[in-house]
Order: sequence, then C-alpha cells, then structure tokens
Amino acid sequence: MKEKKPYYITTAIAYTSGRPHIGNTYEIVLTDAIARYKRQQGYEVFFQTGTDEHGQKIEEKAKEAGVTPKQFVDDVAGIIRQNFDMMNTSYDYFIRTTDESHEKQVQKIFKKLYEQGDIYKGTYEGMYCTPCESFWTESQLVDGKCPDCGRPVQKATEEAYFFNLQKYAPRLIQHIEEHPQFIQPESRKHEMINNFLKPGLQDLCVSRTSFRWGVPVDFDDKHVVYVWIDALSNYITSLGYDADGHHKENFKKYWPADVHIIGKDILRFHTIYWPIMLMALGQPLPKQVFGHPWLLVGDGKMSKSKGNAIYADELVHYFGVDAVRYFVLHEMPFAQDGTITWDLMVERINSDLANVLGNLVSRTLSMTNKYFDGEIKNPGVHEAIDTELIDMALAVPKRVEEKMNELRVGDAIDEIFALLRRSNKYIDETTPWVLGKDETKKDRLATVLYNLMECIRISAVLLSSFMPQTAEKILDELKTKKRDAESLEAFGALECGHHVEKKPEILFARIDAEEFMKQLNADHEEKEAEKMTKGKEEITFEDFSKLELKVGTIVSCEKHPKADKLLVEQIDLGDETRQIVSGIAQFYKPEELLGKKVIVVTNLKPAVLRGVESQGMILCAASEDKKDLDIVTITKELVNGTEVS
RNA sequence: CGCGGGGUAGAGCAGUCUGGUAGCUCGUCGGGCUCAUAACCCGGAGGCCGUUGGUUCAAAUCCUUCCCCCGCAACCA
Repeated sequence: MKEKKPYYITTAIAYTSGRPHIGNTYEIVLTDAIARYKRQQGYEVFFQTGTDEHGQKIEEKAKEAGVTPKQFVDDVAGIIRQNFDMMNTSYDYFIRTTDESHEKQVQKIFKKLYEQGDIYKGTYEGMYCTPCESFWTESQLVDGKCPDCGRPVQKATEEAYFFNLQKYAPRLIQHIEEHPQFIQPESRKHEMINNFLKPGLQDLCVSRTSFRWGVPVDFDDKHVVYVWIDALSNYITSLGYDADGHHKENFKKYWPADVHIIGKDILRFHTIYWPIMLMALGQPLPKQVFGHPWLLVGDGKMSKSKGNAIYADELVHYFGVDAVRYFVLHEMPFAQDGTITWDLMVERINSDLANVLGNLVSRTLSMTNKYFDGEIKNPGVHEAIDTELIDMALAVPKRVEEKMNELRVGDAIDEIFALLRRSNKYIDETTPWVLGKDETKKDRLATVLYNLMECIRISAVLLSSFMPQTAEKILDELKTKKRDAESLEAFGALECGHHVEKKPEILFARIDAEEFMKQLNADHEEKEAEKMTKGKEEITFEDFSKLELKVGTIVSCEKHPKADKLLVEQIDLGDETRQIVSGIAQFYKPEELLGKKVIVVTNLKPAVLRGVESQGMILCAASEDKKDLDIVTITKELVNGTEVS
C-alpha cells in the first residue's frame, strides 16, 4: 500500500454579488473532476472552494436590497453553495471571507507585512482624480494628468496602505521562468511577463477608506483591507496558516497548493500579486495556476433572442446533473473558450451519452440476460480479434492519466469514449447474435460478453471522476465491487458467477431536438408571461413624479475619446445645454443623431463615465439581448425644455 | 504601432512547437446488421488549411504582407 500523497486544489472564491451562471459553475465542475480523479489515483485530496464576500459593490447592493451586508452575503453564499451541491461537487471545505478565523488572519497578515516594511502607509498630497476616485503616483501621470481620463488631478491628502511589489519582482520573474509549469496555459505566461512584470509593477493599494464592508485594519481604524490580501489569502487561512507561525496541521500538510484553478481573467492576481504576497510571508508558492478558458453562451440559433443566459439549474432541470457535467467538461478546449447552446447540448447527449455509452451498456446487458440469464462467465475462448480491444482497454487508463496530468480534461474524456466506441464496433465484429444460435459457440459467446462488460467496467471506473452518478449506476448494474484505480491494471478484474441487473435502466434517453426546442420555448414564454404580468414593483404616482423628463435636441454628438461603446452628446434643453454620455455607439453613428429630438431624464444624479461627465440620460428602448436599440423620440415639434409626463 | 487568442469540409475542433499521405466528433448520402435507446458497424461525397510574397526537394506547419473575428486593458445611465 502506497503512502497517500497530499494534493491541494482550489477554485477561485466566487464573488457574492449575484446568482452564478453556467460559466461560473463550470469552474467548480472542472476542479471537481480533477479532485475526484486525484482521489481515485490515491492522493489525499483537499479540495477547497468558497466565496469572496467583501467590498464596495456588495455594500451597495445590500443597501439597495435594504438588508445588512452580512444578510446579503449569507443569502448569496447560500445560493452559490446550493448551486455547487446541485452539481454534485465534492469539495472538502467551503471558505467564506466573512469567516471569523479568516478575518482574524487577514488582520494578522496585514499587520505582519506592515511591520516588516512591505506595506507602508502612503499619504499623497495631490494626484487625486476626483471623477475617477483614484490616486495616482507622479510616475503614473500622463502629462501631469490622470492616466485614465486625461483630466487634471487635484492635490488631496488621503491616506492608504500600499504594498511594495517591485521589491519582489525580480524573484518572481525568475521563478516564472524557471518553472514553465507554473502558469497554465503557457501562452499566458508571456502575457504576464510582457504586460506587467517587465514594464515594472506599481505599488498595490491594499486598503480603502471609502467603504466599510471589509476586514478592518486593526491598528488603523479608518481603513479596511482591500480585496487582494483579503481574498487571495483564503487559500492559506483555510488550512490554518498563522502569521505568527503557529500553523495548524493542515497547513503543514497541504501547502503549497498543487494547483489553483481560476478563470483566465484573474490570472494576473494569482500569478503576480499572490506569489509576491507569499514571498513576503516567507511561504512557498503554489506549484501551478491554471487560468481556464470561458464558456461562452452561443446565440443566434436560439429563437427570438430569448433565454440567452444559461443557468446551471435550468440545464440540470432538463438534462440531469451528469449530462451537464459531461457537456461542460468535454466541450471545453484547454486554452480556448468553449461554447454552449441548447442545440449543442442536445446533440452531445444524443450522440455521446445515449448512442455510444447508454446504448452500449444496454445492448451488452440485455444480451447477457438473454443468453446466460444474466450470469457473468469467462470461459476464456479467445480469438485474435479480442486482442485489439483488450490492448486498448489496458492502454486507456494511462492515456487518461497523461491528459489529466496536463489538466486536459476534455481530452481525457475523449480517451474513455474511444474505448466505448471501440466496444460498439467489437459487437459488430463478433456478432454475438450469430454465436447465440449455435450451441457449440456458447463459450465463445460468453467470452465476448465478458470482454464487453470488462471494457464497460473499466470505462465506468474512469468515468467516475466526470460523471459520478452515471458511473456508479453502471457499476451497480454490473454488480461489481471492482471500482478503484488498481482494478484497471490488468484486464479481467470483473468478477464471474454472479448475475447482472435484470432490468437495466436507460442511462440517457435520446432527446428529440425539435420537440425539445418547442418545449423549451414554451417554457420560456410562460416565464416571460409571468414576468410581464408581474412586471416591476408597483410605484405610486408620487414615485413617478420624482422623475424630471424633458424634451431636448441633440446639437452635437461625438465618440467618447476613451470608450468604444459610448457617445457624448450635447443636448439643448431650452434654458440650458447639457452633456450626456450614452452607451449607444454600437447603434448610432454620431452624425445620425444630430438634430434628433430626445427625451432626457434631467434630474438624474450626474456621473462620470470613463472620464467624461454625464448630466442625465436619454431614454432608449432596447431589445432584451441588447442587440437592437432605438432612442425614444417625439413626433411633433415641441420646443426644447417641454416637460414630459 | 497597447497586450493576447483565433481563422483547417455544412457545424464544432485536433494537427502547427519538432515541415513529409489533412485527421476527429456531429451532420449529410449510400450500404450492412437486427443484440440494443430509430440505436450500432462499414463506405462515399464534401478542403485553394483567411490573404500576399518568400525559404525548402517538400509548407496547414517556418519567415513575411495584409484582411477578418474575439478577449483584456476599459467604461456602457
């Protein structure tokens, strides 16, 4: 018996600002597949996920919802966790950044870094861009102006804590270059080095005074710890890391992590800020960070522009957990974004799960029942043709292992399905129904069926990391106990003499694509209708009359200098001219809008959009998928400034 | 010249690092089979491998020109 090696794998922690869609859910399913696989391989796996629950956005959302931030994140964390559980993910620990033990360590880490001089308190005299609400160092300024919006910066005295990253940059570059496996996929490595490390890292702002919902800096009341130190440190606080050195057992056992599975969008934080934090804390770096691609929701084919956002629970409702797991795991390339549509989903279920896998199991078991009353026998009447099948069955576990070690989960699944396809072919090659008619060939027939069932067993054992429930069903139907990785080392582990399931259930029923789409559309329309009747919350006339709406004419219009999707209009409202920024550049050329009469909300609180002030908004009608949009106009020549009610 | 990814059969992708018969799944057409979930097996059709020029005996692959799509930076009242 080998000694169990520890394996620590994590997902990113999910931000608790709303319901996760299938793309978010993909990450934990992917991580779960790897974790389950490693467990099967004999590792002692610690699989962690959780939620990131602090920050200004949550503070605001909670306020809008009229609850405390804590109530808000409790709710959302609950929804997220339900989602993860629904997907049958086998995480060992679910950390929340509002956990007391986490918060306490964050404070200690912050203090430690401060005391050893990596974090310093900066006080700026000036270099504050009010519209952007951002501080800038002198070196960051462009022509003495805000590098973001190009407007002049004001002198302001504000304090914030900063992390001196540059000190560790050379060590980090060296580490990345000496460990080609560290950043995956490797192409991302160049992105990080070229974009961020080589040009020089700016000191990182690690505290905020502008909101309160965060971990307080315990030695400086005004500040809360900003996202980086709070969120990233979850990977060690959960294990019982202690800034004073009194680490718990789990930390000693599992750190450094074997792999952090994260979305490609946050690769920078995990391959630059996090490693530098760890260097500063004197801890080893994670062995690998994998920035997985994204699952894109395809459109177009889906009718009537409805239902473009796809959620895991809806998919599960129609197809079941394992089909959804299969789809996202199999359909995602290693380094490129994958696509999900309802059509594709149905297609994969039919061709892979129903036809290849389900049907193979079904036909094999039914023949065993028919010819041998369900008894598994292995008389060993081999023929040359068996060799190829058996060789393949023996090779597949190794191939799967190779792919999994490279985190190529979709390819690993392909290897298993290659064996299933080969098995279907083997049935045609050996024609068991012909053997069944000849009494003298009974032993050969039994051998053929044995070979098939053993291939099915091997496949099912391998599939258990990806489709746990399905794999278990298959193994149950074979009534076998041989379910571990060791049972794959030789061909013939499947026990003989017992009987297989008499009435095997259909694992995956074929789905009629047309029928399904009809049903789906009907369901969606029903939901739409429900939404329509409900609509938004009822308001009083008083509420409505709070809006000040006026007719105006667009007298000039140009593209926003720093934003592709925004237009900046000057609007004549009779007694005044206002500047308004609108996100409609995809739909209108600036000159098309000149002279148009529009309806303007004039008492909306002004806001700065990408550096340009917007004093209100113009009313527009937009289709649900945001693909089409029209400004609201009037048909008579009313004078500018006319009130709309 | 901001950084990065991509363009290969009707669809989705592999192959490119390391040049040598263009491959896989789905779809489509034809055939076979009847154990099975209208499933399974075999075969065919369908490719200027985005474009230009080059290196080479030989280019999807290496170098070069341009075009198109998508992310991020980076906002969308």
